Amino acid sequence: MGIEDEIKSDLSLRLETKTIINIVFTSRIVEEGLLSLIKQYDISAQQYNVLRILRGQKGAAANLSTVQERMVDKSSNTTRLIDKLIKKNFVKRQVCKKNRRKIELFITPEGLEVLETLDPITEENNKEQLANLTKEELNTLNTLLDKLRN
Amino acid sequence: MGIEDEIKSDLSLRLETKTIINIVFTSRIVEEGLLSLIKQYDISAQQYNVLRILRGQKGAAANLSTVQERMVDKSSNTTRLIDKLIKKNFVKRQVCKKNRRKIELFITPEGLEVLETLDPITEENNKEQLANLTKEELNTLNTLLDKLRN
DNA sequence: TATATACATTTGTACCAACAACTATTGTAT
DNA sequence: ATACAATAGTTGTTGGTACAAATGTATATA
Repeated sequence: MGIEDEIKSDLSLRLETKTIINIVFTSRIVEEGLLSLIKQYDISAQQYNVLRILRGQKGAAANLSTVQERMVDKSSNTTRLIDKLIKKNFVKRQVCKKNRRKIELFITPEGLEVLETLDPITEENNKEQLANLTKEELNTLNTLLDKLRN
Repeated sequence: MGIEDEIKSDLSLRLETKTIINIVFTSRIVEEGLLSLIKQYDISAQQYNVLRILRGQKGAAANLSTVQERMVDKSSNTTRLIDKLIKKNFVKRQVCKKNRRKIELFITPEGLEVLETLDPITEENNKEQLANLTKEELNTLNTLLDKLRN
């Protein structure tokens, strides 16, 4: 089913409009799939995103502003988001000694553990969601999306 | 810049994981562009979505549940969303005479007017956002996204 | 060394979203 | 007719998001 049937549009859309809607619509479906998985572990999409960013640091500290920049959803409330993760003992926060305005963030062993539990589950989910596309098509899709943004 | 540089991932991601992140990440960028435009008219993304759905009815009534189904973000609070649009006089709501459990929704002339004001602006925005891709590439992208979902 | 300016994060507030519980109406089976 | 279930929407509550203002720290300038 093409996007026009999917959203039941009676109007014929411009190619550009159609594409924009298609990207956003598809994104939502993909997100919902992932969300339903991680929600079982009491983690929101944004919290999951932060945990993955911190893991990506491989032990190095991440400043709050760095985390914020790298987030898919650039929430203006990273402080309170981190508060929740600290309460769950998934993240450690400390003031930077070199510059006390800055905050250093680390993922805890418990945080790493929950990500490691989720890894195979989310990867399986991602695979399933993209099962209709061949490796070549996935590469093409990535290339097109990269090109779109640059 | 590929998605891995964009999100500064130090880990090499599976093709599937990379693709999922790429879709969601690209969607967010596209959404932000549109949002900044319509916000100037005091309309949220969801409200804009509802208005477009109602316009798509071409004068026919839409039930609340129909609107909900067709929304990109299936918010559970369509009632209150519609309340806001009614306050702005962009939407009319009435109880269905055949089945008084149902609600009939219509876009008002004022609602149509604001959409017509926004049409050229958002279309221009969409064009700009997709300027890096050729018509052929846009078609490929749409085909791939459609295929992904089905 | 004051004072201003920039930076990094936090807090206040108001609005929005998610989920469940609730109300009202209609359909169906006895 | 009555009771029960299904449908359609609304409301309550809790927590998240967005924007602005405030706090605390560092740096530049006079």
